[in-house]
Amino acid sequence: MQVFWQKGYEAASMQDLLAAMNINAPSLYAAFGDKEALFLEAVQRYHANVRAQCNCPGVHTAREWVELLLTELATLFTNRDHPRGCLAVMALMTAPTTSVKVQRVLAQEREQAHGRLRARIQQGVEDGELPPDTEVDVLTDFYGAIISGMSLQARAGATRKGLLAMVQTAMRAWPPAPAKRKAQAKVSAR
Amino acid sequence: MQVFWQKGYEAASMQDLLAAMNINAPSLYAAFGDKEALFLEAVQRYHANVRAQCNCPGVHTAREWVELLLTELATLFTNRDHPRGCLAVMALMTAPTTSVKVQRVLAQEREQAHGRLRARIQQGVEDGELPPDTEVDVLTDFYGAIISGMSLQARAGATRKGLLAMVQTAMRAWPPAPAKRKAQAKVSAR
DNA sequence: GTGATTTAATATCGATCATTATGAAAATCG
DNA sequence: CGATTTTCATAATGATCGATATTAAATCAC
Repeated sequence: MQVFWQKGYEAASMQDLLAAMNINAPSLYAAFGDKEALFLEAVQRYHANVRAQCNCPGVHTAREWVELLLTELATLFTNRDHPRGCLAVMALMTAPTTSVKVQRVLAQEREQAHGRLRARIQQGVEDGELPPDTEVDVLTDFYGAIISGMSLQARAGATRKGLLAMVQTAMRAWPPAPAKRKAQAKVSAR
Repeated sequence: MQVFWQKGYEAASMQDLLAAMNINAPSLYAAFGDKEALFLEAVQRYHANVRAQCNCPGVHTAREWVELLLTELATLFTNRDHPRGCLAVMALMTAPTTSVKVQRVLAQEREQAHGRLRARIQQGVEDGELPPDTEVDVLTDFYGAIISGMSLQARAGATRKGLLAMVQTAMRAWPPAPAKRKAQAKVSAR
């Protein structure tokens, strides 16, 4: 997983992978099938790891949830004990476009991650935390772009501190809370 | 340039490049040296093209300048007559980490593009358009991340309309204009 | 302790990689 | 018009790619 993370699909040779796993070629082929299957398992494992690490329990508002997600990813992307940035981003750029299966799995994993983000934002709209006219898809794409952008900047050498500051900037684009008409209307016009 | 744009460095074979240029191998080697040199020329040409297309003359405020830059890039990244996304981003992900020269040129081009963005924002601060306590580097990194993120989303199939909406969202993170103390102080407290 | 079965390491496969030598065609110039 | 240089296409180079046969080692049942 870390070899693909660092080098991408094509640039990661079997020699690199075998050396990292400290096994021989026949063992790898018996266990995983071929390089493509190994790559898919690595990517799916990565997604499962991130999913487990970023489920953000005990957070009540959508805004806090998104901010915590971005914060955890900023930390993950600059972690010292694995390559910088995001394997999922690396995979999208370097995966072989010839294999339909690879493309399908990558698109599916990406759509799932995207869907979780969108669902939480949508929930915020339904809870009245966000204005009813919030463009949920646009906002989802925006924070998705921030995540991709953080991955690239981390790879280019950005510091964790820098990424966390960027998260704060990104949160400034969060829609202002709606006027609480129903709850407050009868109480006062201030 | 378009072959590298689409496939990245490693996945772009000499056969692909030769077919796209419609020449034979000896001609390419005589003209460019080797694959690495060709790659560098392609990347530098791309940067020059983008630089020429996005100099944004006749724009007065930093905010308009940044918004126009993002808008033009959103349009570029979804242009039909070349691969989607940004070659510079693709290059950063797929360039061989072994060659110090490639890494140096890529870092240099990136730093220059980043520097132009930062310089315009800095100018906005000095002009009083932006608050004096504006974190210029953070804001630069933020819009740089948006650009990278747009590239990835374009590659993943985002529409031009979607990217342009994202630009508007990103502009919501622009710092609020500072109170014009000097100019307006004596006139009123309004 | 010995034979049978599984595990692992070495050697090798054809294919393709980037690169260059070889030879033919074309064009330039005296 | 003929000699020479340049231009281009084909083919071959060693290296490395992903993927397997082949052979050695080790485990285990009896």
